[in-house]
Parts: sequence; C-alpha cells; structure tokens
Amino acid sequence: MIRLSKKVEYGLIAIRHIATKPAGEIVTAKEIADTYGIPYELLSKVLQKLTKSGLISSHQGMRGGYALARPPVEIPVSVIINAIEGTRQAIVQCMSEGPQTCTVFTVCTIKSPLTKVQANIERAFSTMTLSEIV
Amino acid sequence: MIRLSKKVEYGLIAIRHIATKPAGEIVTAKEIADTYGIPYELLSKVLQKLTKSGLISSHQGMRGGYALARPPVEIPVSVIINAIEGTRQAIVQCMSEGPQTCTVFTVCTIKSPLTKVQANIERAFSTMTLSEIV
DNA sequence: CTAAAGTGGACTTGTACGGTCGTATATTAT
DNA sequence: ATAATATACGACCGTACAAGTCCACTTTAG
Ligand code: SF4
Ligand code: SF4
Repeated sequence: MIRLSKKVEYGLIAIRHIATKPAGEIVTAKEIADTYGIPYELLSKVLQKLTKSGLISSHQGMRGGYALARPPVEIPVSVIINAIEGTRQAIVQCMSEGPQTCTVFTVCTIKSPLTKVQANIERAFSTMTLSEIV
Repeated sequence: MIRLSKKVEYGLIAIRHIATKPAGEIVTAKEIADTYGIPYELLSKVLQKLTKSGLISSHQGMRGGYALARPPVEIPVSVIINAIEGTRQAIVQCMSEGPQTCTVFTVCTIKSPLTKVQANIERAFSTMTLSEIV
C-alpha cells in the first residue's frame, strides 16, 4: 500500500483551515474537530507535532488555540508530512530506516532505479505549498 | 506512511531478474528466492499474481518456471504494482475505496488538491517501464 | 478561583503485512 | 508406471502499526 496516514490528512485539513482565517487569528482544536467531524484527541496530537516543528504557534490557556507561524507559501506539503510522521518518509525501507535494516540490500537490484521514483514523489509533495490548497 | 509493500519489492526484483535472462528462458521461483534470499513461499504468491495478470507466463511441472509474457518496454512499474496489490492504488482512501467510505468526504477540503499529487505519483510509476530497471 | 484551552503519556483495538504450512495438480525424466 | 520437480491455492499465524480513546497535568484569560 502507498497511502497517506489519517494523521497527515487531518493535519492538512487543520492547517489549511487555520490558513484560511485572517492572519494571526487563533483557532481552537475543538473548532476544527467539530467543523470536520474528526476525533478531537487525535487532532490535538497532530497539532502538537505541527507546533513542535514550528509550523504553527500554540497559545495555551483560556482563549488559546493555534495560528500559522509562517506565511502559507513557505510551507510545502512535504514539510507537513515529515513533521507529523517524524521519521523521514521514503518509498522503501532502505531509504528511510537505513541500508543495513534490509536483509537483501547487498543483492537488491531495484534500489537504484527506485531512487528516481522516490525523487519524483518527493518533488510532487514539495512543490505544492499550503498556499495552493487554501 | 507511504511505502511500497515487500510483495511489490519482491515482485519487481523477480520480474527484473526474469527480464535479464535471454528472451524465452524459463526461471524457477526457487532460483529467484535463493539468489536474493527472499522467502520462497511469499515470492510464489507474487509470481502467481503476476501470472494471472498476464505479465509473465508460467510453466508447470518439472523443468517449469516463469518467463516474460511481453517485452519489458511494454511493462510500466505501475502495472506491476496494481497486479500485485489488486485494488487500485491511491494516496487517500476516497480515491481507492470510493468517496462514501470516508466519513468526512463531504466536508473534506483537501481531496481536490490531493488529486494533483495523486496524478503526479501515478505518472512517476507509469513512466518507468521494466526496460529501464534491467 | 475557575473555566477553557493546550500538553503528554498510557492504553486499547482492529487490521494489514510479512511470513509459513499443507496439499493438490501438472509435467517431465527415467 | 513412477518418481521427481515444479506451480497453484488456500488456510493459518504473529507482529507491528494505525487509529482512536482516556486521563492527569499545566497554562492563562476573566
Ligand atoms: S534494499 Fe531493495 S528490497 Fe531492501 S528496502 Fe531497499 S529497495 Fe527494498
Ligand atoms: S475525503 Fe478527504 S479525508 Fe477522506 S479520504 Fe479523501 S482526502 Fe482523505
């Protein structure tokens, strides 16, 4: 399978939602969860990760919430994905977990051609910025 | 996560191995499994799927095995993937299992932009044919 | 002080992936 | 004929991970 995780989808929906608001306006996780019918607790985790990686800024306490930390045009989708998933995303194990983690690495004949595919996919995600999906 | 399954990787390795042999030569599953140190039983399943979808031809019985059914240049990687995975591969659920399978489809704001990414990824896999990885 | 928000960890549950086993069937060598 | 060698096919298992839930804590506006 080759699929985005729900966490990434929720993250994209959320950060897009934030981006549509006037710059600087603060949005709560509950508002987002209610608007799109996605689980509040799971969404919170995702927003926390986006906060930790500096894509959005959080404001604790009453009247708190989240706001964009940078202009949307500076945020490629690939950065959002990596922020949420943590580890570097790659199409095959040897490119994300390292060569020695695959038992057949030394005799594998497809890793080299697959690097091209990997590059194409990375490009597909990095050329699209948040500004294009609002 | 966005990753190729091991079955697909084994399938690519195997079909490439077959493609490197002189046209029409028959290769056994055991030979491939031994060469690359991949599980024989699992590889067999994969080869059977490739056979069913007409990418390779099988020959049963003693001195049997597999051979390419078409010239390598006519086999895009995307076809191999779909043959092994069965269902249509897509980056998000609504594109592979259908819109009604996602509970947030009606309010989802990212499905439209993601179709572009999906198209790019499909292109990445369909432009590369087997002839390029031998 | 208190209510409303984010933070952070543990936990459960379902399912898909990777892998294995056993048996049936086809074909060829002897 | 019979044995050997190969594919075909379905059932099964164990683990890892995704998705979701729960709860206790902290921060801050009012
Ligand atoms: S070495 Fe080959 S088989 Fe192993 S992860 Fe990389 S591409 Fe896949
Ligand atoms: S509708 Fe939106 S959330 Fe649902 S699968 Fe499609 S892209 Fe993902």
